[in-house]
Amino acid sequence: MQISSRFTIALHIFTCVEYFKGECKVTSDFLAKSINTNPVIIRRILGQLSKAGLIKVARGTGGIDVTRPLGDITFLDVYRAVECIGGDELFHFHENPSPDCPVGRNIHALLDDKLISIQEAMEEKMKEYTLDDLRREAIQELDRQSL
Amino acid sequence: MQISSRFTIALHIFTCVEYFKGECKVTSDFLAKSINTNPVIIRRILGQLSKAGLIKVARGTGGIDVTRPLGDITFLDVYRAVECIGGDELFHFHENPSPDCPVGRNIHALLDDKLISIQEAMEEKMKEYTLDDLRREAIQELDRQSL
DNA sequence: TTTGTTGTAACCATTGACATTACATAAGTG
DNA sequence: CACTTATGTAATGTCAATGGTTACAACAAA
Repeated sequence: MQISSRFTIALHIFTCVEYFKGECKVTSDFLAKSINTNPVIIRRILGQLSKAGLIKVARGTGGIDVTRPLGDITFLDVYRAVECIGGDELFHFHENPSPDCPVGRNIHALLDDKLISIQEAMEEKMKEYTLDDLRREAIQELDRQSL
Repeated sequence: MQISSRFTIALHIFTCVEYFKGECKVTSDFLAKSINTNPVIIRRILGQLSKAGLIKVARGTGGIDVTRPLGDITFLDVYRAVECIGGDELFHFHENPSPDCPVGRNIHALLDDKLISIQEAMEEKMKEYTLDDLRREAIQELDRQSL
């Protein structure tokens, strides 16, 4: 399976919030148009980001505030906020291998450390990118285009 | 989403094939009991592994042969064989961000290189483990237990 | 020819993703 | 206080993938 589009949508949201800061109010409707989906989809993801403590959403009036310095929020923080699955396990292990078979009895112990290290390799790389990288590159590229 | 259990099942299959080699015939029924699932599930995965050229399955008579030296088959080979979806892309990007929005127009270009490097980090780690590691550790651990 | 096994088709149930409508709730503003 | 604008969330629907199950034709060896 693939990692759901909630992750790229969340990154898209943060990019919009920063890029349009001061220029226009970034609402779930505005974001839905940019991302090309339904406002409710956006609100649900905003809810996940709020619950994770990454943003504060103004009810009634609208508008999104990021709670931490952008350089302190990594892609992994965003991933964990929106992709909260099966207890953080990337790999779905087949449940209940047979305890009557020597291999079945030991397959978990044999594989677990390897699967964890693979997941960690992915997560470590996710930690290398922050929302500030994204903001900086977005502004740089869009400035270049508007020349 | 999680990576499907086909991956851990496939690794379980290879471990059984090696561990029971010479001792008993490893059929889809035998494997289904060890893995605790249905023989058809096993046959479907065997089909994917065959199509990827990793094994040969004897029709009629039963039995599985690995086509390459175990040290030459990495976890990534197995992963690619059974988890071949969405054009090898780990991340599902939201389709059709708005071309009318400066962010929507550029979000793909901004994120793609980062997403690819994250996926590569995972795949590089997967390459570090081979089926021979698995075989060796399985035999070592089971020998220890039978003392 | 009989037996054991694989390859597949045809279903079914469950789950998660994403979409959509509807509406109560919460700010601000005139 | 009403009005306007947004958010939060429930309810519902569609679709695809996973995993399970039964059934049976094709195949190989004794």
